[in-house]
Amino acid sequence: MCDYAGRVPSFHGEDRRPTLSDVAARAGVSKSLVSLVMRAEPGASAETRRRVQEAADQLGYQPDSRARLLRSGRTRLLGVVFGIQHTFHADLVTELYAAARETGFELALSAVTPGRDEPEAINGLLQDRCEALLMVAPRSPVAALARLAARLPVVVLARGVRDAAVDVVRNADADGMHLAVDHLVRLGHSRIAHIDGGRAAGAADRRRGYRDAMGWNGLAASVRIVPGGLTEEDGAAAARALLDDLPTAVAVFNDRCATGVLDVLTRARVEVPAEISVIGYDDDRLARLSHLDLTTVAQDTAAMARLAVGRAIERAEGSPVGRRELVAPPRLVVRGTTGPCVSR
Amino acid sequence: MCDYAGRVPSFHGEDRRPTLSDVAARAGVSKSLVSLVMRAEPGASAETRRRVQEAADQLGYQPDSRARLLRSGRTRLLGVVFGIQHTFHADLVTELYAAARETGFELALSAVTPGRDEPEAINGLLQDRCEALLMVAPRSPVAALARLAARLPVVVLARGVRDAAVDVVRNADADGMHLAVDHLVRLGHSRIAHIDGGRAAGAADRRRGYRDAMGWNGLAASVRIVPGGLTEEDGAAAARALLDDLPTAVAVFNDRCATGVLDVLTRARVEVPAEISVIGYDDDRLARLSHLDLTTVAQDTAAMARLAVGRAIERAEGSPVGRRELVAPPRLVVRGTTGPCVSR
DNA sequence: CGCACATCCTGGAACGTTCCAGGCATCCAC
DNA sequence: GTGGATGCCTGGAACGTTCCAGGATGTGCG
Repeated sequence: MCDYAGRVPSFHGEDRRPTLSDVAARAGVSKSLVSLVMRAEPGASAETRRRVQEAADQLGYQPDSRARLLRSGRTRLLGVVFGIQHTFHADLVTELYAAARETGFELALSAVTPGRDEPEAINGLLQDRCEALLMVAPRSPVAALARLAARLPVVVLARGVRDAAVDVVRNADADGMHLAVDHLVRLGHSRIAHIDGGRAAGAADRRRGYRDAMGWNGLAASVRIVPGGLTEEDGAAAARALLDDLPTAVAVFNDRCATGVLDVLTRARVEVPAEISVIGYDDDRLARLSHLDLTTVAQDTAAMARLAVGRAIERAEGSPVGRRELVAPPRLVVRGTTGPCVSR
Repeated sequence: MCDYAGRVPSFHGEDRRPTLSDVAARAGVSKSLVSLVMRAEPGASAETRRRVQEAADQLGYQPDSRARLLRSGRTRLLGVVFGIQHTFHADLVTELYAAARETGFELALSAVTPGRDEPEAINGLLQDRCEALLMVAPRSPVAALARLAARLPVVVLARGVRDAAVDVVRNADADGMHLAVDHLVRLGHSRIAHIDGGRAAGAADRRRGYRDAMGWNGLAASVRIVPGGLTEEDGAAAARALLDDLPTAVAVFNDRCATGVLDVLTRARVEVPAEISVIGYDDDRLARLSHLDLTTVAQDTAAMARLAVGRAIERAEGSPVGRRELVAPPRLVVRGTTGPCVSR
């Protein structure tokens, strides 16, 4: 009755953590019943449920996910591969957690870092017997992704992959860049440059969107594409290249890159948006910083996360699913770095 | 002999992944032997070892970590709690992966996001039966950390915690800020302000370091502390507050915050470092961006990661350990945002 | 030749769960 | 009263590993 004190686990190695049997013994019921109660399944009276719960609390019982999952044959685990250095990936992961919240599935994160490549990140998750893989803008070649998809459901986020076996959740990159250009045109700009993303995921589509939109607006002759990339560094370099012959507006591959552009411009005493308008892409949390106040094209990360998690679970459960590729519409977010063209 | 083709797992739900027994059957040996071979333990002849390996490869066998760990009683898992929105945390996690590489321990990441608080992040790791917890600049009160440390070894990074039960790996924040101030004084500055980190981890120590260093340099009368924080936003706000009465130099709580400061300054046409010197803290990858070129005080993340992982493992194995608190020395990194004082 | 001692291997019992088949009351309808 | 539900509970067999106690062989040495 008052033997509680001694049971608080304190010497880590020594006394092992309490198990179902311990709780069962203390509550005077069977393991199976405790199991029921812990999972909130029907089949126990309110009174016993309370007693069991109490015993569990007193012992500080925590179910062992390994045993649990081993037995049930399912891990209810979704593996997430992402680049820990990318703020936009972080934003997506944040939303993935939110989306997974009420689904009964947990997320297992595996980061790609400068010293830990994608195959390595994936391998860890395979050993954990994840039921599906969510990959944020993976770099692996299509063939590798396809091979992986033969083992378990693979959902790729923020990158297009033309393979029948892998699901894709992305935003309409071309449309988004179209929005950006249209916005600039409406503001009176015609000399609109594009700093691109090189071989990054989505870069090709955004480049195409830029070209199309320019053509659509009768500005095909003014197309100007400057090689960029996906980091601040890349943006800064591109902006420096632009300084000699400034356009009146520039649509940048993504927000990180745009940050680099902005920085070089302000240092060079080029007024934004008075002399030049800048628009980014992603609506990365960077863009939202009030001091940057970057106009951008938002990817609906929340919606994409929901779609991706939903799709991954459907596949894991073997439910019939619809279209292999889910495309979220992008949305223009006007902030302070774009303004009317004051032609020189 | 040629029954290989059919065994490539393809319909996810249908045929379960191969187990030890499958491999054993195919190689014509016992499960136990396969187990030995997979773990590269002695006790099998070179020839059988080869045969088993071959069978495993053909089946695409991957050990099931759940079962493995359940049985062995150990998870060889180190839980990592970190803020996914913080670039510096990402830098540390990157190093943690590197440090864990050859230890036989794996990292289990659990992110803190705006919608997922620390207790929740911790809980996930507890269910995974991690053998120790690495917490990057946790916000939890000391009491909560102490309670946690009663259950399993806890190593806190980048924050001081005065509790006998939790290990701490941090850099000497006060010394680091001392270095920063000394550097500025050497450059001829005397009107040196400090934009602080409020209640953030390490902020109190850095504030103290600033005060001490000012006193030490005979500048006690010039002490000027401006409330800041740990984000770009906070830095921008602090910088705006400073504009009316600019000091000749400012030592900022961290690099993220310094980024905000720099941005506001350049926009206000204040030349850095000609009119004002700015120094950050952390040597976050932000600071290294060439276009920012921020002078800063580097925390030796690689060393801290090694120490933290080492300490966590020692505790998990129950080896005797030395001092509870490990302090890494900070290092001044001079880049482009600090320069000689041109007093007005 | 017999005995100890490697070396290579096997069988079966754990680990902490979940799941299934069933047991024992109690209750209701006929 | 009897038969069948229904509600609450139990015991024991999985799950895929590792670990331990041993069983074969072969080898060296007195």
